[in-house]
Amino acid sequence: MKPIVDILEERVVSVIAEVTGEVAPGVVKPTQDAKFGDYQANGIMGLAKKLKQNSRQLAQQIVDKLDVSDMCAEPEIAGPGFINFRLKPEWLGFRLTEAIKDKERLGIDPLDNPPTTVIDFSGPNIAKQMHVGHLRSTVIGDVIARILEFWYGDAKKIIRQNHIGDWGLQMGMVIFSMHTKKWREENNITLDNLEHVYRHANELAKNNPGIAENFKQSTVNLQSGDEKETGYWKKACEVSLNACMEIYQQLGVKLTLEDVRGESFYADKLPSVISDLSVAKMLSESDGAQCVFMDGFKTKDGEPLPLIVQKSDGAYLYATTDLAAIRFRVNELRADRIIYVTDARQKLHFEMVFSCVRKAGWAGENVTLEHVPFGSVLGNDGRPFKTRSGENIKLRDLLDEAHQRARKIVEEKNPDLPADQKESIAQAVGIGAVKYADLSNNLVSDYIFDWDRMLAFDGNTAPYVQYSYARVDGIFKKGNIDLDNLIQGDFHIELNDPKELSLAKLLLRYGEVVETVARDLRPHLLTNYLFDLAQAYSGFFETCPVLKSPEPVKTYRLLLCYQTARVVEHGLGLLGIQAIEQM
RNA sequence: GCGCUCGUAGCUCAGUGGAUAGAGCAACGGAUUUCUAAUCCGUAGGUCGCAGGUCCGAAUCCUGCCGGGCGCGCCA
Repeated sequence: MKPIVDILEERVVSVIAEVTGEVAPGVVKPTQDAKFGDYQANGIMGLAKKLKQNSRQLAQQIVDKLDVSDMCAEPEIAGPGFINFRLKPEWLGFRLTEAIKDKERLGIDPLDNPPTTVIDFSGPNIAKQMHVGHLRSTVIGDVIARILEFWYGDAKKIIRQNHIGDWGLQMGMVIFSMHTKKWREENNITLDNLEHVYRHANELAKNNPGIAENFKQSTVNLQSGDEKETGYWKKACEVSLNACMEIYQQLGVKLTLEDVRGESFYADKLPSVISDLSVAKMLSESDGAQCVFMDGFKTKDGEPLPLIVQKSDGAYLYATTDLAAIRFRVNELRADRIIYVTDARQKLHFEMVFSCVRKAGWAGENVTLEHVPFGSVLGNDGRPFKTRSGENIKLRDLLDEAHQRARKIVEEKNPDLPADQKESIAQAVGIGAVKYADLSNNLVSDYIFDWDRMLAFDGNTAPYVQYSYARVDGIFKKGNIDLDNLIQGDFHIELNDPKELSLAKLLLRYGEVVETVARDLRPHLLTNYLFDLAQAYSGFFETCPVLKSPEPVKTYRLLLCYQTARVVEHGLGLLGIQAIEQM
């Protein structure tokens, strides 16, 4: 089914062409205020200006030729030349029926010829616990992957890439310590212990050049394939990645070991990055380092800013790895589109890397390169979110706390539920709250992490949206409703009550929203929509009895409930948040 | 210094050229023998940081300024 805005837009555009001979957009949008109807076309004013015509008169000519009588009441001309559309209740009922019958896609068409898309997100480091700094990339990247998967209608077109930090000096530090027999005897190889040696090594290296030399040697040994070093390295990776997978599972993030392709994977592809840049005559030496200079990048002194691809000591940098990764993704993974979900602070870095691969011709015009930057997570004081002692907050602890806080609330609200159900509710609500809070903000802005607000049951929160689903389900349970039977065969829906109408209109906008979110990669539009929908449902729930209503109203309302539940469940699903039947 | 980014109600935020700028929280006032009140309805609350400009129309685009955050050669 084509979204309603698109249908109206097309018709307006075609009448504009018929009346004026111009190809001009209708600029059809949902109205901001119900008194202007449901949708409005704003394009006439601009066009009238361009044609030096009176905009109201032009609007009148358009309306005279415009046939939308199947879906709308007679369009109205308002103000300087707005055209307002009011959808007919019968047509809404018809559309809703269509959407209900489409069990897989809820009446939303998949994109034609979707591009093969690589999404690079999460990117934790080996030998370090995942902490709050990884939260947003992981959560947002997962949501983008889920949304594009649905929009594309073809999961094979989405390639998740977890570009983990598993190479370089940091690894040498850890491995060197593992190398000593003493350490192995005294420590199990756990992530906690790995992290401990990593930190310890970092401190040692700072004021002990001898030790630092050992770390470097360990790194060199690893990179040249030394068997023993490689064995320790593999062990460290295994332990770390298992811990990551636990976090992903707890978070409900669809990342697996198969999505991991870390820095080490590109290690043997780095020399050719340098040599190919050299052949392309893009390489220059500056202070002993191999650099690429591109137009438009300047240092603080106004000098050209280099993209350094090889340090003066011969070592490669993350820019080199990113360049190699793009080549691999374009050539081997056959990516048409590559999306990076990282901190906004890396914006300049990606601009330079993208500019470099364009210049080198490694990614042609048919490949889209996108950086989706996001802001930081702040504490209540507006400073970066840390523990009291200034440490990064471990994701494991954060998620446990979410679970515990939610558990406590469930205990208060619904003490009679069985313990295991309380647990699963606490899990869904706690994790959902954390993710929803993250996603409901505009990506680029920093956001304040506030337990009480995200776990509140009123306001734009996961629990509020989840509750609307639980309420629908309560009706089905109470009424012993057989849903398969309800939506079987031919049925139609009549809408009369204003609350039914506003709920139905919102339900039918789901496709528009999904498309916008997928196109612009802005998840908060989806949370806003789900909140609006949950509110509309609450309003309906208060004033429109379902089970107590006589037929056929009862069936119409049950169908509205059914579709509400589906859209909420589906929408939350795109956000990686669980809908729950009871709270 | 240059660049990026943000500045909207007391607080947290929507609103990426359209009509009288919207929610939620907090505040105040109402609704409950319920289909889950984990809710709903109402009231109040604004020089959209400031000043110019473009436009039929600007919170939105442009310029300048003020304020916050971030970035700016061998970390990632």
